[in-house]
Amino acid sequence: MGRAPCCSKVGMRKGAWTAEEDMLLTNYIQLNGEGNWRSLPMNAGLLRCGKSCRLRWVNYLRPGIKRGNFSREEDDLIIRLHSLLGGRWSLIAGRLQGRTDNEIKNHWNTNLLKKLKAAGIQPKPKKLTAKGTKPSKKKQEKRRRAGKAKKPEREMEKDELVKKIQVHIPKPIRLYSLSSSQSSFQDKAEHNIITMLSSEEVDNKNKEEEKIQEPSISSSLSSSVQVEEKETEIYEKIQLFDELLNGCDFSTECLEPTSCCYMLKEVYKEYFQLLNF
DNA sequence: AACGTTTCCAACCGCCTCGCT
DNA sequence: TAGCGAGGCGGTTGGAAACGT
Repeated sequence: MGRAPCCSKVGMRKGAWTAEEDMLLTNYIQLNGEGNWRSLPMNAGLLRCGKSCRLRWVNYLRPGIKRGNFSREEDDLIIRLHSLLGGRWSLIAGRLQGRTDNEIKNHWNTNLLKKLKAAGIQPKPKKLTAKGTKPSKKKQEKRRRAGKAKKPEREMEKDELVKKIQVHIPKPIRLYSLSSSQSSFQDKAEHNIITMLSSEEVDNKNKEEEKIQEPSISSSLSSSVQVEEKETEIYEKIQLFDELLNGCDFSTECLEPTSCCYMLKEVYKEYFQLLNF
């Protein structure tokens, strides 16, 4: 028994949105703002699931969405961020103004993956989490019947990828209390980052640290094991980060807010602020 | 022109997390 | 503290368009 669906699917429209539906949704959100997605369809006069409305708004109708081809700089940034964050599309999207996670994800799967493979670079395999959905047998059967000649080959390729190392990056929102025994690691990591920050930034960082309370000591054994695993992961990330920034001296060019190095540095700063908890 | 195959992307699905009670 | 609902996320699918034969 799974959980109840987000809404009653009975009588709900599915598939492509019509211009009229788009207009209804846009008008409603402009008047009432985002949120209350569950009740929104009824209030807006739409025969759609609330989730579907949210998705349509976020990925397509929301103002400021940039459409069309990705620039070289955007591609480059996506590749770098993906190697750093993995398939955290929403986080990656947060660094690309006007691009949605769905768009970036599609772009990655259809274009960038091919480019990387053509260049002989084996990108990180997709992680297979408990969350990841497996196609139902019914759907798999349908696919097979569709007669996609190359499909089995592709699926085998995908399986191969999945079998390889799976790197699980901790979600930034998941906070772990670091025990005193972890301080050496933290110091090492901090050193790594601090060497990349300007003196002014280090000052700011120290001020922020003063505000942060002493971390509580983790009592359960399982959580300390978890933390250890996270340490390893994070340490690997730091090494990767160093590699990514290899040759970057953070001189004037790299401190431009639009530069990839700068953005990556910002991502890492955020990451360490979270770790400091 | 007709048909089969591949590509692309909007939309869907199922699970997870968070906040509230 | 457990249970529940809403919102959010990431993987997958469906089908239209593009391409090849």
